[in-house]
Amino acid sequence: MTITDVARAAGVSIAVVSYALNGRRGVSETTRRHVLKVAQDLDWRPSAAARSMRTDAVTSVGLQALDGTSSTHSASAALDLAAGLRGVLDGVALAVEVAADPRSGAADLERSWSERRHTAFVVPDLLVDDPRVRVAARVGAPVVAITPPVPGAGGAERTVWFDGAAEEAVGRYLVDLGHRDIVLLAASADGDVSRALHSGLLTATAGLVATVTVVEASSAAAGAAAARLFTDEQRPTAVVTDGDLTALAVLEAARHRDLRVPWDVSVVSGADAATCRLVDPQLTAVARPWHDLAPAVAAALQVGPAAAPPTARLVIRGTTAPPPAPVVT
Amino acid sequence: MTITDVARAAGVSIAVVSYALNGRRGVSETTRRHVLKVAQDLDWRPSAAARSMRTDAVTSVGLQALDGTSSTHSASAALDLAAGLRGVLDGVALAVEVAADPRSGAADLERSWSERRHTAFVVPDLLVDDPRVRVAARVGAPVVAITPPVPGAGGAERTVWFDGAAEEAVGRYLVDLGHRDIVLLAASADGDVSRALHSGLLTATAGLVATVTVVEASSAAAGAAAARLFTDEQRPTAVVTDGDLTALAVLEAARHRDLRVPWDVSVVSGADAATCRLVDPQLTAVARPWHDLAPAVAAALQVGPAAAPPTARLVIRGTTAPPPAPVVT
DNA sequence: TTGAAAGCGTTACCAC
DNA sequence: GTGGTAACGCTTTCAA
Repeated sequence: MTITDVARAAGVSIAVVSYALNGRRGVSETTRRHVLKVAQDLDWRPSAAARSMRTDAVTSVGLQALDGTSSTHSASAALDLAAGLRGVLDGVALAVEVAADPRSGAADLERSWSERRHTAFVVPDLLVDDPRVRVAARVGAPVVAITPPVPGAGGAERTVWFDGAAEEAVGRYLVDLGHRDIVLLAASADGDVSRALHSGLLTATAGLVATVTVVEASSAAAGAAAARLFTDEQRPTAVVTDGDLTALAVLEAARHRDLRVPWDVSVVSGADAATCRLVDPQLTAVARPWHDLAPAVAAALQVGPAAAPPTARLVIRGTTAPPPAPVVT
Repeated sequence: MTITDVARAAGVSIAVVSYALNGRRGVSETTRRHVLKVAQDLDWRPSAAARSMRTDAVTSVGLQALDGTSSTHSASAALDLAAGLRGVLDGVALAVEVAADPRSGAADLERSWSERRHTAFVVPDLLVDDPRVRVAARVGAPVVAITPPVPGAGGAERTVWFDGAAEEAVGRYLVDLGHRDIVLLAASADGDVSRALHSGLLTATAGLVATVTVVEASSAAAGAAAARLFTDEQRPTAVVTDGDLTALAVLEAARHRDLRVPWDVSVVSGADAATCRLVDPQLTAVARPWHDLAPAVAAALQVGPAAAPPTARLVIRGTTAPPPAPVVT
């Protein structure tokens, strides 16, 4: 079923069919309707390959998902964003490509690009100075990076992130409750979420007598790391994590140490997920609607109208409370 | 950078370049080496689009992931399989496409196929009588379905699933412990995992005085459903779920009812995940190495050597024990 | 308003 | 062994 078949069936030339289907002017309304009907009856669809050989418009975007064990929310976030894009991208195909880590992801991106598989890329889970962005810049591939704005410029031409300052809100909220000793437990300290949280915490505590400590531990080691935190002489009164898994680990570690959450220690999950609502007490978390980031990404890809990014917000549930009163001696 | 550039640079015709690069015979070894070197120097890569216009070999396979809220393990399982495939597929591109549900997935598949985006498809999260398989059969697209073998034939020509009988092992294990009243709490009763677990439980309890009940509840409603189970006069002594999220919900419901796991009730998660190891007690679960399914899938796609599917196994942790002794009156 | 024809980058057939 | 060259299905320019 090719354009030639349609042209023959409609009794016109292939040029007319092409015009009619791409909404170009130069075809009579009658002919256009006729052609459209014939095409529909034959249920013809233009070959993506043939089309992309002639045109250099954006016809297919590649979204790179990281499969690394580092950030567990990563995969679901990428898929969530992909689902959102699917609804927004019209006539543009979306392919999710899975990479093990940013480095091999960069190689994959270069390959995809040089084989003309995609005309643009979306890269989430950005590291500072991410190799994928560097490679894309080198070969000239359009890239939209999903990352909080990084002061030193990430190298990406186009960057999309949530509006508002949920991460600062986390800090402010904890500070307002009275917390002054906060630990950020992150699976990866230079992940996007960790960086955003860290700077948010620093902003909120600026000018106060307070400490913000970053502890890095893979999600497998998060339990042990949390346990260690709680055995310290001076244990933090609040723990913020960069993902739901790590938060869960903190919850279990606390339970193990007979610390009651939220009275003895507050816990905030840096990423909201179904698990956050399934544990008891339910986890206070930062909800990031990756799905709704899609319009802004489409705009950045120049395949959609300008769109404001959605807002990430702090969802206060049951794991946060004022710190325990200091023991008076 | 096209084949023409390479030909010019190497001082040969494009036909020779094509032959040399595709390992065809009919080129002298000297020429082949020379061409290969030039191509490498120019770092030329064949255009996937141009290539696929001429050849109808499998060059790109589409893996459909379901984004539905129904099964949460789904997304990560699909991504895990994708990661495995990426390592196994050589010279064949892999694109994950996200669909909201099997029905819209079927539409997407038809579209992808008719636009010649992919030459074969991999479909996980199969339902009985899945629309995606029906559509693929209708249009003639090669499909590999990831599903336990279904007696009435799923309609898919090619089917891949785990070896062994982990699901039966679940049933046998519970029966051996003494359980006779088992509930299968599933987010979706006709999901692949649920079906496998159900038939496994039935097989294990065959010929015994035992009841196996299936309760369907979305993961959001799983908590409520589990709570209901536990208030019943005759509550089950073991609950098997089709996913880690549901299992987590059951654990919380039990805790809420002051039922101690595993002494008062046993819980088995039908899918293993990081969360299963993070809760206390750790969840007994069925571990399915989706990643290792890749070679078998590649074989089914006829892009790799025959491969035996990996084994799913029951990982016994802390949420299973003999049922409580009946109260003697 | 329509049609013929020239590419786009490959592969593969057929001469040389 | 090697070099022309005709497809593949589409878009787009240029004439009619």
